[in-house]
Amino acid sequence: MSIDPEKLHDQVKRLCPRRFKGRDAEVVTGLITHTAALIDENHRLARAQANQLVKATRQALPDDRKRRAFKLVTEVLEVINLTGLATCAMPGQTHHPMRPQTTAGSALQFHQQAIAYAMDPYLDRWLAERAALEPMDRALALALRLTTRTGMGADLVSGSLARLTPACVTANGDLRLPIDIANLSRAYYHWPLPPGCARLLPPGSPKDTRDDVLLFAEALGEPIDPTLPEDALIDAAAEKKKAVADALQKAFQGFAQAFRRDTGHRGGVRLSDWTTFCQVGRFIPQGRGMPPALIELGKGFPLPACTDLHALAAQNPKQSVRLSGDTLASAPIKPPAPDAANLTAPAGGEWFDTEALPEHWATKANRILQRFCQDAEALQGRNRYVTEANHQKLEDQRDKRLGELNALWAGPTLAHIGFGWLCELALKRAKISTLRTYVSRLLAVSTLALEPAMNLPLWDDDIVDAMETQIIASRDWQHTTVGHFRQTWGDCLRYAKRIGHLPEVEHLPGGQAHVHTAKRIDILTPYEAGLIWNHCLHHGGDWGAQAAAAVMLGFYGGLRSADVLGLTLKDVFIDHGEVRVTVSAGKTSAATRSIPLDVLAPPEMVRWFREFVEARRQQFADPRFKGWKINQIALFGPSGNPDRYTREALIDPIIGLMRAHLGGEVDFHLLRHSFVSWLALRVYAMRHPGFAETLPQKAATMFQPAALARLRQIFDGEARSSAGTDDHIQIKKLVGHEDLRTSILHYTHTLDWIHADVMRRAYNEGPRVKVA
DNA sequence: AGGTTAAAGTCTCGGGATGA
DNA sequence: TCATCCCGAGACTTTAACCT
Repeated sequence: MSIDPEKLHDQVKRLCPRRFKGRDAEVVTGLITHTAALIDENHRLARAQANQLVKATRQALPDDRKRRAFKLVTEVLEVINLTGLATCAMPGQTHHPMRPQTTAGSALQFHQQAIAYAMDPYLDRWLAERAALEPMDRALALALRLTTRTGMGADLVSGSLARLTPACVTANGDLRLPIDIANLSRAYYHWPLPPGCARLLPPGSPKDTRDDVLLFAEALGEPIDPTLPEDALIDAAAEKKKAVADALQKAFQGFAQAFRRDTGHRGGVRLSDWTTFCQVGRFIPQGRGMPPALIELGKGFPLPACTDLHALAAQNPKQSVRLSGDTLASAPIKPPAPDAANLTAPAGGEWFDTEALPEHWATKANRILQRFCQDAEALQGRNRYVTEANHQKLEDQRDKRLGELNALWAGPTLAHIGFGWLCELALKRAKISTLRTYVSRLLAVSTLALEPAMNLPLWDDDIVDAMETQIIASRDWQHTTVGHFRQTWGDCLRYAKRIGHLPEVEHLPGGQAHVHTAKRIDILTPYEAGLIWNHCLHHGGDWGAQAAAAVMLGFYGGLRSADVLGLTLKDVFIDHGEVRVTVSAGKTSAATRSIPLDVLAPPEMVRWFREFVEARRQQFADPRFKGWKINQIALFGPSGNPDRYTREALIDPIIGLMRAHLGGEVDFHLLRHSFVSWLALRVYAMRHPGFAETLPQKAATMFQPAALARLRQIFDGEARSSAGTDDHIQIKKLVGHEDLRTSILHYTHTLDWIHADVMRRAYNEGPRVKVA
C-alpha cells in the first residue's frame, strides 16, 4: 500500500466535508479506505480498479440507494484527484448493446420477424381449415414450428427432415437428430420438443419403430442408402437435404400466400422465402427465454453427441453385465510388469520451461515463416515457382531463417517442422501462394500458440486429434475446406515422421473423412469411476494407489494422461481443507490451470488423496533427498524414486483395466470427456435448483446440495455484478480449452438435458429461464 | 445548452483466409 | 494447388451518453 488511508481520508474530508454527512457517510469512509488499498505505487488508480470500486460500493449501499454507487465513486475519486495524492481514472460507464446476431439489424428484418411471429399461431388455423392436407403440408407444419418454437435454422431443419425416421421419435416425444448430415453412426443429439411441435408429428409416431423409411415418407421419399461408400454418402446426403429444402420452399410459398390472404398482411414487407423465414423466425424463441447459446446451436450441423443417461442408469450394479463389484473382484487387477519400476523418466522433465519462452512467440514464429515465403517469392521465376537455379539460394535462406527461429526458441516445435516442410514443397515446384495458404492454414498464430505445438516429443494420437479438433473448431470452414485441411495436416505430420519426429503418433489423419465424428457417445458415471478407483486402490498394492489417484484426477479433475504423468509434488497444493492441482503444461500462465479438487471431488476421495500425497512426500523426507527441489520429484512414480512413471507403466495398465471391465473402446481420455460432461450438468444444477432431482444420477455425490454449494463458491467466489453470466468462462478455465465450441461439440455429451430443461421452463411449467 | 469522453461508424489498403 | 475476395487494422469522423 503506497498511500496512507488516514491521510487520504482527512484530505478528502477537508475538500469536501458534505460527503461525510448524511446517509452515505459510512459507505464513503469505507470507499476511501478501499481506494487507498487499490492505488498503486505510482499513485495511480486504473479504470479497472475504479470499476471494481463501483461494484463494491453497490454492494455496500442499501437496496434503495444502489443506483447512487456510480455517482458516489466518481465524486470521491474526483476529490481524491483534487488532493493531488493520487491520479484516479473514472469508472467506465457501461451500457448494454443488443447482440447484433440475435436481433433484427434493419427495419426490414424487424418486419419480417413480426410476420414470422404472426405466422406461428396462424399455422394452427391453416391446418384446421384445410379440407385435404397434402403430405408435404404436414412436413412444412413441423418444420415451421421447429423454427419458431425451438430455434432450428434452415440447414438443421432440412437436414434433419432428410434423415429422420419414425424410430427417431423417442417415447416421450423428443427427436433424435443425427449429429451431422452424413453421419450414420449411433451418435445422436436429443432435441426436445415443446407441445406445439410434438402435436405435429405424424400420428402414432412414438410407437412406430421403423428405421428404413423417412418420418414424412409420403412427402419426402426414400431415405439415404446407408450402404454407400463414405464419399458418395456425403454427396447423397447433401442432395437429399437440398431436395427437402426445395420441397419446403415450395410448400412455404403456398402457406405464405394463404397467410397473406387470410390475415390481411398485404403490401409492404413480404415473407415468402423459406430460408428467410428461418433466419428471422429462429430468434423468436429467445423471447420466451431460450438462451442465445442454444439458438446458436440450432443454426446447423454438427451437433454434439449425447449420452443416454437413462441407459447408463439402467446399468444397475446388481444386474449389469457391464460392470459390477463381482466382475471387478473376479478379475483382480494385474500389477504392472516387474520392470515397471524401471519405466521411468525424469520428473516433469518433458515440459519446457514456461518462463523462458519469448513474448508473443507464436506471432514472431509466424512472421518468420511469412518472411521465408517472401524470400521464396523473390526467387521465383516466370512460372511462379522457385527455379532450379535458385534452389541453393532458397536453402541458404531457409538456414538463415531457421537460425532466426532457433534464436527465438531452439526447437523442435511445430514451427520448425513447418519450416522444413514448406522448403521441401518450394523445392518441389509449389507456387508461392500455396506456401502462403499453408502458413495461414496449418501454421497460423493461433495454431502455433496451442500448448502441444511446443512439445513434439510428447505427441501421441490423442494430442494430434485434440489439436486437429481445436484448430477446426476455432475456424469457420465449410466441410470441403475442413477436408483439405485434414489432408494437408496429415501431409505435414507425415513429413515430420519422415524426418524422424513424432515417434508415438500412429494414426495420421488422412483425407476425406470430413464429417464431424463423435467417437464417444458414452461416458462413465460417477458410480463406475468410483468403482474403478476403489478397485485400483484395494487390489493393486502400492502401484494401485497411484493408479487410483490417476483415475481420480482424470474423472474429477479432467486431466489428460500427459497432464497426470507430468505432475510433480510442487503442483499439488494442500492447505487445510483446500486441495488444488496445478496443471502447467502450457507455455503461458494463461494455459496453466488450477483445479480445485476439494470442490470437484467427493470429500472422502479428497481426504484419501491428501493422505496419498502426504505419503508420497514422506518418501522423500529422507536426508539423501535433501538437495532435491520439489518440482524434481514426480507425484506418480515408483516408491522412493523421484522419477516419474512413463505412459507404459502407469496409463496403459489403467486403460487395460478399464477395457477389461467396461469393455469396448474406452481409454484414459474417456475420463476427461466424462468430467466435462458432468461438469456442465453440475453447473446447470447449481444455477437451477430442482434440476438435479430430474437426473437419473441424482443420487451421485456431485449433485448433493453440499457439493453444489461448494461449486458455487468457486464460481461466485469473487464479487461480480451478475452471477451466472460468466459460467462458461469458468468451465473453459477448468477444462483448459481455448474455445468453448471444442468443449461443447466434442466433450460435452450431456447438453441435451440442459436443453430440455430450458425448453420445459420456456414453454410449460414454472418460471422463465433465469439465472439464480 | 454545452463540454467531455468513449464508443461506434467510415474509409482505405494490403495481406491472409478461403473454397474450388 | 492457386486465384480471389474478404476482413481487420489504422486513421479519422460522428454520435451517444453523461455531467454540470
